[in-house]
Amino acid sequence: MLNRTPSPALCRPDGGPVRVLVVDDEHDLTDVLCQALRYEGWEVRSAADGASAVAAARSFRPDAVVLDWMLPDTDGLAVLRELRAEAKGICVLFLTARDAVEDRIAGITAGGDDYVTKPFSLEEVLARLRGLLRRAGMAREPSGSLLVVGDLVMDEEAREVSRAGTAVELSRTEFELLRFLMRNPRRVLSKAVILDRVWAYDFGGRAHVVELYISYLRKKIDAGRTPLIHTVRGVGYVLKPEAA
Amino acid sequence: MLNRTPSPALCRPDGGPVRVLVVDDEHDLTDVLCQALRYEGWEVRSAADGASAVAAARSFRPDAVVLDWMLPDTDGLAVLRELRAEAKGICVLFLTARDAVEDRIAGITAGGDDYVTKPFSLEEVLARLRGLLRRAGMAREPSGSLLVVGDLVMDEEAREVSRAGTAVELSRTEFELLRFLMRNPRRVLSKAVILDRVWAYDFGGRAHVVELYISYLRKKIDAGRTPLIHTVRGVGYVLKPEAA
DNA sequence: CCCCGTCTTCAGAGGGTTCTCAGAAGATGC
DNA sequence: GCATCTTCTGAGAACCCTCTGAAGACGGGG
Repeated sequence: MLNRTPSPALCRPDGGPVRVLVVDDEHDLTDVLCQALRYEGWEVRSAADGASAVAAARSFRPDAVVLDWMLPDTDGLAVLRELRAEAKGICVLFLTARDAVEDRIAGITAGGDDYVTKPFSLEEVLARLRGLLRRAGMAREPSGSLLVVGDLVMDEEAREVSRAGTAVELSRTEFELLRFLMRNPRRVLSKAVILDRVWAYDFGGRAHVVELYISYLRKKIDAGRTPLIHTVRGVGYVLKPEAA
Repeated sequence: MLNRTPSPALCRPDGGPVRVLVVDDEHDLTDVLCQALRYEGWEVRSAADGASAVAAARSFRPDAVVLDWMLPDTDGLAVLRELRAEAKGICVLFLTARDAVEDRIAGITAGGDDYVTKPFSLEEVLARLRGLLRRAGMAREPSGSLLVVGDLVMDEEAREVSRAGTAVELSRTEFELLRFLMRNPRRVLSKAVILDRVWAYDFGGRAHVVELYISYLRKKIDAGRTPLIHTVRGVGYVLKPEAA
């Protein structure tokens, strides 16, 4: 899987690791999420229903909560209220079905929280969570949303990418893929891992899409210049400066 | 979800953050308001009735109070009197039902206070509050109500907008939407966020209105010229100079 | 040097998102 | 009370993105 040095950009004011509570009744989902968050260098706990979520929040005191909107015992709004009553500044990222968004979720983003619709990709959840935490003042440096690899620069918030100063237009999926590559520079990423992280968890397609999107990215980023994206035959892809 | 660096323009004379007290008995409303104000970089407390509002004001010493006109124990006027008795210079923003007591409120606002009718949008509350604080001398720079993005200029207080020197007429909603965009330049804003911030909290409509109003704005602002409003497919909209 | 599996790229179908128009309902002002 | 402006809904068209399939290029092992 993916090993990463503990997240350098985000931490609590006391210097300790960010604490995240994951609340969902689908265990497969919480397992995957928790693992990904742990690799991000954060401290993670999980709960399967509203009651234990509130209890866990009380003892664990998380900085952020990833909260399924539909829980076996209550709905997300009730849990949100309870959480807010205890810890005013807590960040909440909702997980919700696509069609539930329009009616009931409306309003929650107004408070500073955010949501992701199922089925989501892991990178999307991580990105939103990082955004929430940064805005809540957990960023070590305020401009932490700038990713740089060689002369390739990505501004995550503005969704702008430029190579050697010239802007590059990317589609949504191209952007997500490049973001994942740029967050793991000099590391060989297998197509399976890329698929797991960048594409939604219910995506049935095969690794061929990854090859396709790599080729799109090369056309837009490496065209003519010295390549940053390298193929490691039989293994995967790496993003790094220098051909070596 | 609100993205903003802690408010740079407004602060107390001592340099500390502005302090705001929110008084309303609807917890959902105070939660959202408090969170939004906190992201604005201000320090926030809340109270649910008149008595605790006065008590909170005594210990918290806020610069401004957001005050519901209808409270379970008393009405806003009584609270206002008590607040004024303690702190002469305090700013008060009233929240009131549309049909209720417009005339009586009008008399009160003569004293320098202001009011917003329910249901309001978050941006409206924030704008009024900023206006009050600026007039009370909390602005770091006096001309803090001028927003500029490229050759697009908005005078918030005069409600005037001009592109490249020529004035542009905007309806109320168009103005609110543009103000929100101009307060978050170079940042991609999702339709959900825009809906939550610019439209009233009880608005049941869907994101389609946002697309519609963006198209109105484009017709009035971008027509013919190099566009400032950009679509980020599958994500949202950005306001920024340059096509990049 | 050839073969075979892997990778790259092209072309196109299909689906989803966004834009715009036209009109109804509501608010506002005279 | 009427005219006008504003706001919102619905529908269609246009557009872009994503993914599939197929064919060719490449590279490494024998």
